[in-house]
Amino acid sequence: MTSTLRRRPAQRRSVERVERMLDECALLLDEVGYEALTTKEVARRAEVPIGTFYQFFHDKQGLVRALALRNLEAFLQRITQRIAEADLGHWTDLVDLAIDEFVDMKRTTPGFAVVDFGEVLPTPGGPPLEGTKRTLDSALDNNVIVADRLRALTLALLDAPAGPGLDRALVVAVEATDAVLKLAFRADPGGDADLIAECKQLVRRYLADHLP
Amino acid sequence: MTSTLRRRPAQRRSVERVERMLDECALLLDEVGYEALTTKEVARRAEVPIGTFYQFFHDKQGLVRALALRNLEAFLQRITQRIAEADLGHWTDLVDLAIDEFVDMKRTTPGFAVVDFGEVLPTPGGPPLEGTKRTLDSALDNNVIVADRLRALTLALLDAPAGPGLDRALVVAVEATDAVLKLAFRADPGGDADLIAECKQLVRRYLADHLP
DNA sequence: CCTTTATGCGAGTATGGCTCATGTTAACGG
DNA sequence: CCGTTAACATGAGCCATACTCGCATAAAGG
Repeated sequence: MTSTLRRRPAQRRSVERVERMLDECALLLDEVGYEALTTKEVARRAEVPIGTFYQFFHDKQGLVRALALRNLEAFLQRITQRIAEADLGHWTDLVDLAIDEFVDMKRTTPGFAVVDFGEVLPTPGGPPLEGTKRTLDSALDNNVIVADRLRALTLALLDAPAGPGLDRALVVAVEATDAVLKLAFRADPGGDADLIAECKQLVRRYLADHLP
Repeated sequence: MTSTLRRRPAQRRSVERVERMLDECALLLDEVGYEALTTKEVARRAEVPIGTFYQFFHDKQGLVRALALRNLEAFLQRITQRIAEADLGHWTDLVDLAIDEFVDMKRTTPGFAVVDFGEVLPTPGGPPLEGTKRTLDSALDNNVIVADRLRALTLALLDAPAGPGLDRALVVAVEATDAVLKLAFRADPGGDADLIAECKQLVRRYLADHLP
């Protein structure tokens, strides 16, 4: 499996350049959207020659995937951080916390409203082969990674044993959350408060089948 | 508001041509995905000169939007049909029916697995203007139309008065359903059965707050 | 039959993704 | 300190694609 990056930036300057490219990519996504974003413009704004751009990123999608990955890591970082600070009594608090943090990133992190953890790109490079049945964990969908992390956090919170369907349920919950929050931000750039509340309710009801 | 079509096909031949272009678009989407789909190839396969293509469709996105609209109409058609045939006792039956029909279209209708009702396209033509708060019904998201139609059907089924939050809840439900089913088809080209079941469960639990 | 108006057409333009030949810097051995 | 070699940097240019525009053709109307 090829990494998201074509070449890993070794020297300090390279790291900064990659970072700058991701930053500009994020800003441009907010400004013009994915389709209208051009690699030339990203390179120009980041003050990186186009040739260098392609030393680090496979292609335009690779750029966005890398940004999505950075977003994912930032999100997980923030969540673990906040959980450590204010420890919660009930698993529903964790739901609220995760959603609140997600919403906050939608508002404050450039580009996050457009790509969050990726998965915007419609079938990257052809359709899935016929007869291919990927298991859930082999599907390297970033939302699955989020679900996985949340499962670990949940199990740490309540030391009850995991019901068998928990992991599947969490993947479903994360996917649904993602969709409803996207809706909330489509309806209102600041995030429709009512829809955010509904989102929490949706997840709580559903997960109540699998958690005490 | 400009229609999805640049010019409405008047004569019989034109109607057939537009239909053929949509058909080929659907097939191509299954074969190569959205990004790799080219307007030239669609025109070539549909045996329509490229100039004519652009008489009917604004651009590549317009083509896909038109297909999504056709999918939407087909779906609503099928649903109302099937409801008329086997009339159901409980609103949960309607949930099942709608999801089953959606799944069936994913399996049988070309291109449906890729675009279904649209909304794949990341920010079509720039970001939403700052401070713009569209109401839910003015957001012409196709899923909202689905939700609207389902609300009418639900209210016809049980003549109970609509709770105030019902329409919002249905939009949320449809959005979540869409996401989880996309997941189900990402995990398995034929649609992961367990995930489909979970999807129904998710919606039932959530809507139980708003329906008897 | 001629005028006017709508429709059909595809060569051509603009632009964007991406490469590759060449120049530049670093790494290392003697 | 120099020479050799390998890694990295660069941007002019290549190719493909979305989309246009002026002319050809057909239909409508008188």
